[in-house]
Amino acid sequence: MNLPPLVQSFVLHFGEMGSRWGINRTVGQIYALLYVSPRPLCADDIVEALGVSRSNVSMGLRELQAWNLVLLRHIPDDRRDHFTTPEDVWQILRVLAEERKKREVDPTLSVLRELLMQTPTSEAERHAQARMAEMHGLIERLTTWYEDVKKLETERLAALLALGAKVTRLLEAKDRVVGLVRGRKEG
Amino acid sequence: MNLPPLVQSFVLHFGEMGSRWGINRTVGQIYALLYVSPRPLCADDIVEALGVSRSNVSMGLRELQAWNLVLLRHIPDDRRDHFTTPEDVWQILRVLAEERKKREVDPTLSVLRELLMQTPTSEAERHAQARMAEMHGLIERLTTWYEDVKKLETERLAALLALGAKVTRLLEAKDRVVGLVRGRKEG
DNA sequence: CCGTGATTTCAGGATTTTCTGAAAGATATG
DNA sequence: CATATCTTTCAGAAAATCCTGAAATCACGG
Repeated sequence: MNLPPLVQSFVLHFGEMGSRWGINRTVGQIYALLYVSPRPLCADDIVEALGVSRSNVSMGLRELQAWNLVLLRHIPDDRRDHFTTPEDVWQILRVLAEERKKREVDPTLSVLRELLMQTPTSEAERHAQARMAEMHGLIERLTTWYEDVKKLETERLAALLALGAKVTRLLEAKDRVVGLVRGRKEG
Repeated sequence: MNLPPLVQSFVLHFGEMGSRWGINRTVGQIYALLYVSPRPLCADDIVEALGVSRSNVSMGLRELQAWNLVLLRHIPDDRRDHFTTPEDVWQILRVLAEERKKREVDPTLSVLRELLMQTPTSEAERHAQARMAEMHGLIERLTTWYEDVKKLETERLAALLALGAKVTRLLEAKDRVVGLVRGRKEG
């Protein structure tokens, strides 16, 4: 590996974090490299930069494409495929959220649904099912919130984030206003 | 493994999902078992229920405790340690978010900070640093939002979730009101 | 349809992670 | 403090994952 020190540190870090993020070292490194690269790279550029085998890069790129985290680009007058990451970090965030949900949450949600359909045949099962119902309820709340929020344009999403917990104040204000109006009408 | 079918399906599913969630099969199964169990279990109960070695259970419990996902309980007149999961699923959600942030986000944030302190010595490094700054900015926004929101009591948090993207309407309403008031004062 | 270069597949070797049994370490009790 | 009971540690076996090089496949220009 022969990269500018800053880039190298970044790439190595992503490689190390890979296992915690559910991807392997090479995949993490490829992603990091593409993320900071000023132009799309072809597979051989990556082999060169990271010092791993060509086939490993091929598999890594395949996985990252499955994650929608890298995009195929064609460079005029070059037969080789080139790859980049989406430019916009917000876009990357969306993709990441979507894919993780798909892989880490949806399967559990569907298993829970299925198990909740069944009729318990003992006290133990009845209790277990009640616990599963709680979990299911929570996950469903979270996912509907997510489905809702992900439709927002980036600007609105950013505004919402910036607001943070202050939204609750807004909520209280709303309640007061609504209460006031009701009061007037009814009183 | 000899468990009621409903429980068994749940436990096996958690075992399978384990690898996607960054824990191993046994840890996933132990968690699932404790989650649906109506009373705290001791290590040998778990060995019995899951059919894995005593030492494996010991290590699994240790890991789950490090995650704050299982709690040690003492049963009167029993020397053995017993274990449960937190009752409240919201509490579990909080713990999970906190721990994942600590493991999966914080290290990257600190590496990014460090790399952003350095002075780039080439155009390549300058560009890489700019990209890192974007990533850093996004992560920081997300984490401050998170720090903010995690302080909310469960009830408020639930209200916020239920509101979903509708908050933006509230935001718009607020903007209008503020605009109106300003308009009056200034016009 | 041949040749060239790019890419993917895949079997098996290397590495990492998980799991086990045996032994050592705790801790309460008489 | 000896014993019985419960827990943890740890070295190595077992399993899973990752990575490579060789071969196969693909895609395009001539």
